[in-house]
Amino acid sequence: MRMSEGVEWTAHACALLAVLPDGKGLSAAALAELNALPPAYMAKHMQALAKAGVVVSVRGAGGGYRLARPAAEVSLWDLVEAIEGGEPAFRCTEIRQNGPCASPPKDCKQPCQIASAFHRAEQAWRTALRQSTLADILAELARKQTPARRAELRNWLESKL
Amino acid sequence: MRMSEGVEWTAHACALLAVLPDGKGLSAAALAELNALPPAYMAKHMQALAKAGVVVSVRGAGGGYRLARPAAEVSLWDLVEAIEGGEPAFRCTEIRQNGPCASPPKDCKQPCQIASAFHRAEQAWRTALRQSTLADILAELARKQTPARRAELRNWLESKL
DNA sequence: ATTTATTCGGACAACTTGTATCCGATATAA
DNA sequence: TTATATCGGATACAAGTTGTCCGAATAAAT
Repeated sequence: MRMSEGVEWTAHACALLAVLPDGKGLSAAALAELNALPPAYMAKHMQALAKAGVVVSVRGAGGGYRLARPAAEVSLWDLVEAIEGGEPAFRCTEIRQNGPCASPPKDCKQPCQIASAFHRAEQAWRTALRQSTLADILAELARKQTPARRAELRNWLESKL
Repeated sequence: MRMSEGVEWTAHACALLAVLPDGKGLSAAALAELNALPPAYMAKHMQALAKAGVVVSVRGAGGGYRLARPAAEVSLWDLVEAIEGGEPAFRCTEIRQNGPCASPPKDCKQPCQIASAFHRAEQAWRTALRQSTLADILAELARKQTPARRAELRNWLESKL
């Protein structure tokens, strides 16, 4: 069970978008360049975020992507949902309704105990992701990032705006 | 991101093994038959559980699988770990070390904030799975299962022992 | 001893999903 | 009009999942 790399890519991308000057945007190509990622594929992922309403896209020259709302209101779950879709990892296939001792459908209106347990566990996972916002990540980053790297990034950014 | 169906299959299988008379086992073929699953593939999954020490296998005529320890000591996480391997779903590929503003390796001895957040979320998921044991599942099942189905299952079981 | 029932391990094929590219259409600022 | 971007679809390729098969090892029953 592995999560798409697109989630990691877009998380880093959004962390950058969150520190952009107001009203400015960055192109998918620039976001890809910063971390040496395949530009075309990065663009695909950004489209998914736009479709999900996490970022706003501006077409045409000077366009690009910017966050659709404040960093405190963008959670990691929003990104996972946008890139991977919101379906649960555990999908009950109702095997209890198969075989010689099959449960009749009328007894299967509630999920079985096994499915319930897995869904509870995933709920805990989603809750943790929902509680973890871009703002949290940036705040921690601000404490740990070296001033040197901070300046380097600011320089690069200016060349792209 | 989807979990292997083998986890669902083996969870149901282990729930059955847990109610077996002491010392008795069930063949992979029987476990597959009960839920109309592909026998060869079910056998593969049971091998994985045996390798992980969740069940004990007995070769030869009259052999089969039985739980390696009490149902209260077998968690859903044990099954996920056995079938899928224990690797996290989110794998950090350290893209911060790439591109024009790459962080030098010496600044990357600790996981980045994004990776940390995802790992915390997965930790919550694993904890929930570890706390959910076969014994819990059977206890709830005992409360909700109809007596009719209970008897049906017992009959089928006796024909296989 | 031989037969029968069973797990074990590996090889292998089919199918599905994830990764990645490219192109034509559309939109917009300069 | 040109250069720059996103958007959506088509397509190719890589990797993982699902599923089967077979030979070897093991053990009980005949």
